Amino acid sequence: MAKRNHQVRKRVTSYDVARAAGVSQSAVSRAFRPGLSISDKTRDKVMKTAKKLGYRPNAIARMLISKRSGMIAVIISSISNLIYPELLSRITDHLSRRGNKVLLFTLDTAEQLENILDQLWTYRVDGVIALAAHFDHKDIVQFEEHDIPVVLYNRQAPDHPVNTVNVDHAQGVRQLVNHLVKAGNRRFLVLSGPTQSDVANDRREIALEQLRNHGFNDVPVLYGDYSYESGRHCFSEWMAEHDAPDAVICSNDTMAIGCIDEARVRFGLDVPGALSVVGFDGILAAFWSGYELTTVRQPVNQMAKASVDILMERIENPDAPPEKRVLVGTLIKGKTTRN
Amino acid sequence: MAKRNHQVRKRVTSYDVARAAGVSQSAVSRAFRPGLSISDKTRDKVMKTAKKLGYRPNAIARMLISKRSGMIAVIISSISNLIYPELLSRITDHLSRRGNKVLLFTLDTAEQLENILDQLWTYRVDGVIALAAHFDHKDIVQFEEHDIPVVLYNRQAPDHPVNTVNVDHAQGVRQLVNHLVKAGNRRFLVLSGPTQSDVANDRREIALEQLRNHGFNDVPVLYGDYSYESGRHCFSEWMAEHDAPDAVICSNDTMAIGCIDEARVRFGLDVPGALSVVGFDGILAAFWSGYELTTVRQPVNQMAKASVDILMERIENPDAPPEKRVLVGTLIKGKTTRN
DNA sequence: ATTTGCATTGAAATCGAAGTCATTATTCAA
DNA sequence: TTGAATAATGACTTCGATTTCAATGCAAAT
Repeated sequence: MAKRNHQVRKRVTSYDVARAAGVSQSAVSRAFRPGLSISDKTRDKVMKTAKKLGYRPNAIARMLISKRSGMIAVIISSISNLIYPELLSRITDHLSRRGNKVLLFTLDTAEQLENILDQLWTYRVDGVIALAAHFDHKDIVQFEEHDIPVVLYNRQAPDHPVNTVNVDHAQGVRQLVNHLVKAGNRRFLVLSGPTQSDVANDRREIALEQLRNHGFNDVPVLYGDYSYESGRHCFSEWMAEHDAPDAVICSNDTMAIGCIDEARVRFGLDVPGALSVVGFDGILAAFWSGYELTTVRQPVNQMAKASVDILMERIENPDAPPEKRVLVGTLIKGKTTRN
Repeated sequence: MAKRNHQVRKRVTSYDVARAAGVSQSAVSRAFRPGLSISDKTRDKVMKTAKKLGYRPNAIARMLISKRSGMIAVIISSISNLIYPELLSRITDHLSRRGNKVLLFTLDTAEQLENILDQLWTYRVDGVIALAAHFDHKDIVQFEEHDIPVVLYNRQAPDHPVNTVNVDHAQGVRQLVNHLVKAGNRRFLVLSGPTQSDVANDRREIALEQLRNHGFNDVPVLYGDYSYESGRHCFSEWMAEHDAPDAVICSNDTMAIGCIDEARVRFGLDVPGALSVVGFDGILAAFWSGYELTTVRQPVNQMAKASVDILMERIENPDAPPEKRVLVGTLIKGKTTRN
């Protein structure tokens, strides 16, 4: 009974409004789209009856006819990197400010990506912002074939014509290295993110290069997976066989914090007295007074805005050439390094 | 030129496939929906030509005719509470496992909610999971009117017939209090979340009640906003005028961590030697070896799954009565309290 | 060989708005 | 007052699938 009632309840459509207001369905449509040719009188009449009947335009129907879904897919990797939540929030904000909806996809493994891409084609999203690592050439090409604009966040793709927004890893890492060298550190250790990650590779290689520029060759490297635990484990792995280094350069803040905790809690090392640690990203926890990490802060909000701006531009004008935008981060001289 | 090319490129529709395969458009549709009456021969033929032409069913068109969008709105408050990212990830996971898409809405202020709700009606989502605080009676009623099932996460609504999934705050808080009392703490301080938050009010009042049960009356309360900074500020505010308490009971982990940092860094207090601090939620950072917070861990994954299960059930069967599910958390005896 | 029953199939209606086009109303200048 | 130009309006088509319904084919049963 109640069930029937439920099923029977009909949504109010533009035809219902039209009939009640004594105008055509077209008039109702025009009343709701700004800038179309309609008299104030008619619009008022329509709006009034629409409100009375509780009419809401059906976005699905609009999508179908107008070939614009107003939906942007945001693809995000697992949450182990704490910069993502902040970023996601900013991006969502900028997108909705411009009248877009966010279709969220999270993925942990690469296999899932195929699956997600398949859904993207059927859901006809207007564009994609990818915060995920597992994108390769093949994937990018698919987007081109489907005419769906993409912006890759913090992913270099030097050889592909695709939109990217990056923090200036090179500049940031060099500043960190310089800061450490100037403070007199001599024995370095690099904790890198996974080799599948472009960003990790970038940050690691630039660090090593800049260290060489200062005359420090053959700096040892250990590999983690960006997680807190991997920061801890890498450090204790190192300590099992070696003396403590002067300074540890980590690919991100989360690993750096793991490293600091391990050094302090397990090995009783004073940071920064006995050991300096630097990270990268500027996650919220990096600023906690228990750490006050020396790091480079990604200008998250500007980068989020840039991603959205670029994407919108490509959606408006699909033939604009791809853009690779780079924003510089801010060196934060915290209390995990000496001066 | 390229532009024209772009505009002209037509998407492949079911008609195109039908023509190429020499069958009717209906047959193409049936080939792609499982369980419909179609011969293996025809299905194979359709699938083969579909693949050849690169056909993907248009989900928008399907939504329009079938009155199911397959989209679930997830409404989430600002990211200051670090349990949200984890939760969001789990919920998204469970939803997509069941073939649903996630439309993400983030909100900071209450005004935005009106706006968001408006969008929900036009986008015809199948259901809503609300992780946000700013829901009141009026909002809940609107969902009923629009026949959209909702699940509220960690929000009591004792007097409203609405689906909720809650961690057992009462049980968790009592365990924390008992733990503190048994360890010999006598002078308590409660750091509450904002009074607009049901959860905060709940946790605070239960803590106070349980303290009274142990004979501790008139325990002082300070109010923060769930953020790390508010944890710090509340504690130093207290210290400005009073002696340090034995134990601080915080409404969530983030405030607890702020409180600990402030106590250790600014006031040089040993935690747990001189001061015990407990939180609630079990965020990832609570387990960091720099803290090892004593807290109650929300069974995030089960709660996420429960939310999704309940929502799906209401979507299938809109007249099922509302369900209020409560899951118990796990007491984590960390190193921020004595035994 | 004919009938019955069931699985396939295609034609056509449908979902709800937007956009095209032809028609009517209005405004302003001559 | 008339005509030209412009604005407002409604009828109809369209988007791309699902779904209903009637028609067809085929196999088993008589």
